[in-house]
Formats: sequence, structure tokens, C-alpha cells
Amino acid sequence: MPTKASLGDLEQAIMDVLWADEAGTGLTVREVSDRLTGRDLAYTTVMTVLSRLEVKGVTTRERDGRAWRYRPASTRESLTAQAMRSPLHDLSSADRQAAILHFLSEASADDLDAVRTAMADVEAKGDRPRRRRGRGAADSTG
Amino acid sequence: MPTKASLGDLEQAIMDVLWADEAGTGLTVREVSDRLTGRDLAYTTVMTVLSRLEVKGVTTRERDGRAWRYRPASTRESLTAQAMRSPLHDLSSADRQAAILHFLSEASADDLDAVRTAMADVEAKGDRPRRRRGRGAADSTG
DNA sequence: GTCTAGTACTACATGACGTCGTAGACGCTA
DNA sequence: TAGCGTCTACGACGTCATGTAGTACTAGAC
Repeated sequence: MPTKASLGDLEQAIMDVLWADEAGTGLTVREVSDRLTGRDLAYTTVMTVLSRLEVKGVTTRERDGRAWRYRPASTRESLTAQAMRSPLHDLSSADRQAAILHFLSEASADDLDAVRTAMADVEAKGDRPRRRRGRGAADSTG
Repeated sequence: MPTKASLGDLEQAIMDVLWADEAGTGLTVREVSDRLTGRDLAYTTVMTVLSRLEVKGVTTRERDGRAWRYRPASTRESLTAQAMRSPLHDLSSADRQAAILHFLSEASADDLDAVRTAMADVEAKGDRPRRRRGRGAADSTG
């Protein structure tokens, strides 16, 4: 898996389509292509990007007859979290702390709320080995 | 000012040198070049990268005789914080929350401590009622 | 004038991405 | 069995970011 999970515009747009798939059975190239509104791309373009995404490990695919069905390899929030973590990766502990402080000091009120809520959640889970599906923030996106 | 502040390896290494400059008066190309240990680069290579960094807005420079003195345009933590913020940029509020939750749920104990401390700090400073979208993204960072 | 140390400008390779075209395989149908 | 439509595999090309560096020009020091 790539430590760096930054995607290009089209790659991002295609991941959005994949993440929006309610059924969760995955989408064929044709289906992704049809749902990519606003862009008028050749079928092969979508296919190429989907393949690259699979090579990067961002999607998985299974055969469905002659076609492939693509699914996101991870949730949007997981990928986002990974992208947030990545800049911290090579820093010393002190630098990480400073960066986190900086990050929070410039965060919006909404984001700070999210952090508070999440911290409570994480601490609740960490303090006791109790397994409790909280608040539903974790499963909004498949 | 690029929203995206991801740097290449050499760019990063050069920023490290710049950040390590205690004097704070900035470094010339020659000085940066000399302090870049481990790499045996042509003077012009360093110069080129320093110029690009300046174009990107990551460094500033002032004349010192015929030479330029380069300084980081922002602190390491500021740039890192910006890089952490960037993946959240285009997400809906719900997705941001989910991503933040995910980020924290996989953070190390040290990082969680840092978050706690930072939260306390931030809250102490901004004691006003939340719910406000008061301070946004205004910083020297640019 | 000639050195020397800087800068400016140009260049080239590689890799990531966006964008397709072509060739070949598979299944259905006239 | 020959077509036709639908897929995939592979290859290609343009552009942009990065790493890397050469050459030309310039301002002081001798």
C-alpha cells in the first residue's frame, strides 16, 4: 500500500462514484462511466483509471462474467485519514505535536466539535475493552 | 499560494536545512548546498530547487549583496498542518467528521496526548461559545 | 582585463495523470 | 460460420512536477 494516497482529479471523481454505490457489489467500467456526469470521457479512459486505481491498491476488483466489478478498497474517511496522517509520518515527536497543535488552532468550530466527539469516542473505546458501536459516524459511508 | 503543499524529497530536504537555520537570517544557495549532507548535488541544482520553492511560496528571499538569502515562508508545523488540512478540504461536513474520527481512532497514544493537550490549549484561548464559524483559515502561511 | 562567485535561463529524464486508440477475445444471432 | 457488440489488455501521447545539471551572463576583486 502506498503511504501516499493523493489522487488526481479524475481518480478522485471516480472514487466518488464508487463510494456512492449503495449496493456495494461494485461497479463495472461501463457503470462508472455512465455515472460520471459532467465529463464526456472515452470508455477506455475510465477503464485505464480504474486499473491504475487497482494497481495503487485504492480499489479491488472481481470478475463478473467477462467484466470486472470495482469496489473501493477502503472507505473515504479511511483514505482521508491516511492522507492526513501522511504529512506527520517523518516528523519527530515534538514536531508532530507542534503540527497537531497548529492544525487544531486553525480548525473551524465544526471541526473542533468533531475532534471533541471523536476523542470521547476513542477514549471510551480505549479505556475499556467494551465494544460499542457509537454514534454512527463510523458507518455513514461504505 | 498553492492549497497543496506537498513537497518532493529534495525540496523537503532543503526545507529541513532552512528550518534548521538557527540564526534566522536566511541562507544563501551556497550555504544550503554545503549543509545538504549525504547528497552530492551541483550548486545549480540547489539553486533551481530553492527558486521553485520560492515560486511556490514556500520560501521567501532577500538580496544580500549579489546573493539571495532564502528563508522558510512558514514554520514546519504550519506547513504540516496545512498538509493535514488539505485532504479535508473538499469534503462535506459529515465526511470531515468521519475522517477526523477515523484519523483519531488510528492515532498513536502519543498523538492522542498531543491532541488532548492541543485541544485544551485551543479551548483556553477561544473560550467563546462554539457553533460560531468565527475564525476561518487566516494565517501567515499563505 | 581576468578571476571568481552568483544568478538567470534552458534542458533533459522520469513518473504521475488525463485521455484515447487498436487489437483481440467472448458470446449472441442471422 | 460470419457478423456485431461488449469487454479487456496494452500501448501511446501530452502535460506537469521534480530531480539534476550545463551554459551564459554579470558584478566585484585584483
